[in-house]
Amino acid sequence: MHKPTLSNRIRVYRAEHRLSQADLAAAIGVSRKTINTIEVGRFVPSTIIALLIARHFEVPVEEIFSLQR
Amino acid sequence: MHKPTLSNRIRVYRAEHRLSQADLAAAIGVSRKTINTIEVGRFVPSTIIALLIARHFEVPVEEIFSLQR
DNA sequence: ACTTATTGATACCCTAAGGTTACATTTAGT
DNA sequence: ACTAAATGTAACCTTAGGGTATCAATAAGT
Repeated sequence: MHKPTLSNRIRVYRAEHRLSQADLAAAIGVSRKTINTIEVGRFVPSTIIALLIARHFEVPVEEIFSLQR
Repeated sequence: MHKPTLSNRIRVYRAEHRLSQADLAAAIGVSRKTINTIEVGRFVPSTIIALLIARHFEVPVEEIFSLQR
């Protein structure tokens, strides 16, 4: 049983919405570091943060976060 | 900035699928404790685990996990 | 009533997440 | 070229998540 990793399309959605990492962070109430580390794939976010990001872009969580392998 | 909490409908879906907590845990490769603590709302799961649970029941993450307030 | 399955909760341990701050680098605007 | 904005990292700290193991309490079957 090997654990899957997580990929994300935050950067794509940020670009579409013309938001900086800091903008998005402020919009959902987390630190810029949190957005950055999630976006570059260093940390796996909590479900609450995933829902906040998805809701902000008005898309399902699965549209932004995907399980790998 | 008040942080939202998380509610879930894991129990409902487990019941529909006639799965025990242990069954679901085994099916997605986590411990029973993990399912139990998430289900009773004590812990907020990682996005990976939320995706695994949603995928197992073939529903969107938002169908199982909801932000509160 | 008895037995088994299931659930809730605990203690313990270890690692990851997320916050603050700071700094270097890269990108964009002028 | 210069300046300002945006990004990537890092150190440091605190808390939460998730694992194993265990036990009590409840639910379900017989």
